[in-house]
Amino acid sequence: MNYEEAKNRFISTWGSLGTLWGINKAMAQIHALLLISPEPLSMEDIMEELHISRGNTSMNLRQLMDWGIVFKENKIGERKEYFTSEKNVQELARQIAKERSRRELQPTIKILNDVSNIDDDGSSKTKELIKQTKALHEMAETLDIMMNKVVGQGNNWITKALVKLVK
Amino acid sequence: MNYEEAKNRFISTWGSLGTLWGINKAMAQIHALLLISPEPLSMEDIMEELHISRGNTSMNLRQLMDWGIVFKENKIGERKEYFTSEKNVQELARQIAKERSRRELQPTIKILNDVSNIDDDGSSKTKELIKQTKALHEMAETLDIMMNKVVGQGNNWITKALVKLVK
DNA sequence: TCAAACTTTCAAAAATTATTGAAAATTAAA
DNA sequence: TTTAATTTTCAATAATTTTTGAAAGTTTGA
Repeated sequence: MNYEEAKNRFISTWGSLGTLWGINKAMAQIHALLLISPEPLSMEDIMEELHISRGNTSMNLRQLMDWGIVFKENKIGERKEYFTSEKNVQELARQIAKERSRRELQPTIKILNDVSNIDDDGSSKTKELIKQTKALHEMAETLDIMMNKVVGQGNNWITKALVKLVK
Repeated sequence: MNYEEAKNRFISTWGSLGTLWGINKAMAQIHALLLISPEPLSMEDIMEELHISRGNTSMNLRQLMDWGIVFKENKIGERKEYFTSEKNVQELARQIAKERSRRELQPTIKILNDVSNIDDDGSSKTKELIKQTKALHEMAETLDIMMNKVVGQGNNWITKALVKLVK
C-alpha cells in the first residue's frame, strides 16, 4: 500500500466512522484530511482533495470549529483562511468526550432524572418505569464522570494505570 | 408528570438518543418500551403502542435480538410470540459495548494498523500519516480494552473503584 | 469609496435511510 | 393434509439528511 492508497483508505474509513460518533461523512473526512496534513489547508485545498462543494466545505468546517477540534489559521500576507486540526489525539479525545457529554449525555441525564421522579402510584408499570429510569440515570452519571474525568483530565495516569491493571 | 407523560417522554428520548449509539429511532423506541414494560409484549402490542407498521416492528425486533438485548419469549398455550428486553442495565451496557467493539472498533483498529504500517518514504506527509494513524491505533486499542474489560466484566469493582477515585 | 478575493447562506436537488403494507412464507393446531 | 394465525420479506413510498451552487455577504487593500 502506497501513500495515496493509505491516505484514501484512512480518510474514507474515518468518514464512515464519523456517522457513528455523531457527525456526517463530509465533516469526518475533512477532519481526517486535516489530521494527517502536515500543513494547514485552505478551503480550495479541501474541496479539491475531497471533491466536495464550497458550501459543504464551509458549513462542515464551521461545525468542526464548533466542536473545538479544528482551528482557523492565517498566513501572513495571504487573504485566504487556512485550517488545521487538533493533532494531539489525547486532546482530540478529550474534546470529543467533553462535547458529547455536553450535547447528549447531560440532556439525557436531566430527562432520566425527571422521569424517574414521578409519583409512585403503586402500579407495577409505574414501579418498573421508575426502577429502570433510575438505573439508567445512575449509569449515565457514571459514564459522564468517566468521559469528563478519565478521558478528560490532562493527567492521563488514570487511563494508563487502568489499562495496565486490566490488560 | 403522570405515568403516561413520563413513559412517552422516556420512549421518545431514548428514541432520539438511539441514532447516537448507532441504531434507528424505531429500534430504540421498541427497546425503550420493552425496557420499562413489566410484562413481555407481543408484536401487536408494540405496533399499537408506538404506531408503527408490522413490517417495521418485525425487522427492528430482529435487529434488537441480533444485538443480544431483546429476547423472544413464548407463553404456553399461545401461538403469538412475546418479547422482553434485557432488564439489567449493567448487562445491557456490557452487551452494547461488546457489540460496538465487534462491529465498529475492531474493524477500525485493523485498518488503522494497516495504514500505519506503510513504508516510510521519508516525506513529511508520509511521516505525518504514519504518526497520526499510529496514535489513533493505540488510542482505539485502549478504548477497546476499556469497553470490553471495564464495562464488560461481570465484576464491576473496577468501575466502582474508579468512580470513587475520581468523583 | 470601490472592486477583487474570499466566505457564508440557503433554497433546491440528490442521496440516503426508514417505513409501509400486502403478498409470501412459516408454524402449529385441527 | 388443510386451514387459520402469525411472522417475514421486500418493492414502493415517504421522510430525513446531505450536498450543491449561485447569490448575498464580508473583508481588505488600493
